[in-house]
Amino acid sequence: MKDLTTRQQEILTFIEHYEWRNGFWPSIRDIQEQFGFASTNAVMGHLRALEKKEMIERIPGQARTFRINRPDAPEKPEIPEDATEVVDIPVMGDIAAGYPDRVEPAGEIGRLQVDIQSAGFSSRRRSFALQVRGESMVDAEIYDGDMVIIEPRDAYDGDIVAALIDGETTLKRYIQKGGEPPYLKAENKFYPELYPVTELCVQGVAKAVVRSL
Amino acid sequence: MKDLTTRQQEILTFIEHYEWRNGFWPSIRDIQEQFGFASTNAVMGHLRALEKKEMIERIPGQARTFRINRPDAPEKPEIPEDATEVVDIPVMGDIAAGYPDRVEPAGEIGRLQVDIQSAGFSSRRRSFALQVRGESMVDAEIYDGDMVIIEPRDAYDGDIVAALIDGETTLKRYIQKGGEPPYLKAENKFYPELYPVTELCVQGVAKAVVRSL
DNA sequence: TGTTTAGGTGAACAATTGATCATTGTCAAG
DNA sequence: CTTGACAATGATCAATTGTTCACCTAAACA
Repeated sequence: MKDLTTRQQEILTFIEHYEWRNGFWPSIRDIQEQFGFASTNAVMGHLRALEKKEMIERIPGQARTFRINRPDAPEKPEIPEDATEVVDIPVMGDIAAGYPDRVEPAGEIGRLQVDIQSAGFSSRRRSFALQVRGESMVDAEIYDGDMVIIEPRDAYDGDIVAALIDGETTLKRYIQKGGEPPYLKAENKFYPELYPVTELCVQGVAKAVVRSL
Repeated sequence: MKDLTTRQQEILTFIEHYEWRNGFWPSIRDIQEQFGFASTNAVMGHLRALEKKEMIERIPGQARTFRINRPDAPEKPEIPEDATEVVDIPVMGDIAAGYPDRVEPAGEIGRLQVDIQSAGFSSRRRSFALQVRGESMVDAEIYDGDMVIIEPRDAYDGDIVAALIDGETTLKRYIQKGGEPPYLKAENKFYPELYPVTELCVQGVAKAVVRSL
């Protein structure tokens, strides 16, 4: 495959992307409009060039009938070949029992799959997701109904943790200033309480928030 | 989703199959020919029925612009064995040029894989993710650095949309009160400006927010 | 200097294609 | 017996869309 000029590459990219977003191919005037050409013939020239370089194929005279020659790419249902590691995360409605129980199906209300690079997860840990109830973390911009992805590990000062308090799992800020015993704190100025850190209290550290709009 | 008649199912299957083989959608006359109809209007009737039953979507007046609503999505071979459907979403750093640019490696900064049930995504749409810059949506609890998952579709009143304003893609609230022309509004009391909705302005509707902690 | 290649304007044309009108017939449900 | 959904004909119209012709500028090249 020959080298493309900058403009040709832009056109090709737009065509691919248009199809990706809309599910069908652009018309020549769609492309013209995108690039602000005053004439459809500007597009035609580029398309002819792309055809000559065997980057695309078209059915002459027919509307929106492109084919893209991707020398490497599979036709379409591309599972990401770049093989980013994916973490499979169960969404727990309630983990009051002390730890997320994978056995009981009732506890799991869904699954999240999150790319590692995007969110910085480690696949070795058994992350899980929690649905937030209540307003105790609004000052950390975490709201009722959000899903929080928890990674079980020891907490450091400043982490947001899932903590078991009075048989209920809640989100709290973990605070530990030099030498002193750690405590937990709600991130809501109307919930000024502090909680001591007891055994098996901290379930894990919050790594991400997911909110459906 | 309602039941389809035999004929409607045949039409739908043909459309799907045609796209699968050719890479683009059939014209109405392609369908007509396939079924040996003497009139294009026979096809039109079936398409209207399929649209009313929400099995397909079309862009009125535009050629070969189908969209198929697959509640079960037979298209992709499932990756996760426990069969929750997963949407593979490219994360775009910047789509200021008007569309996400796949060529520049800087354009795509990662991938998200999100379970459909968890977030209410439809697999038929081509979602993508955007990283939020700025504070224009803080009153909607969307903050600088958050990732917003965008689903390309028409907006309704109250939706949060990704909109192209002055060559930059920004998040805005879409407002349309009965009959009046729609406008866009930043969700920040310090950004009181309103924006008119111009052509090609709205890129899609925000479906979810993801924030790494 | 002439020639090619890339990139573009502007106008006009013609094929493709979707939309619509009027009309016919079948069949099951109320 | 009428109503409504389903299926289809036949003709026509109008919008979308691809194509082409003539012509222009600039850079690269031998």
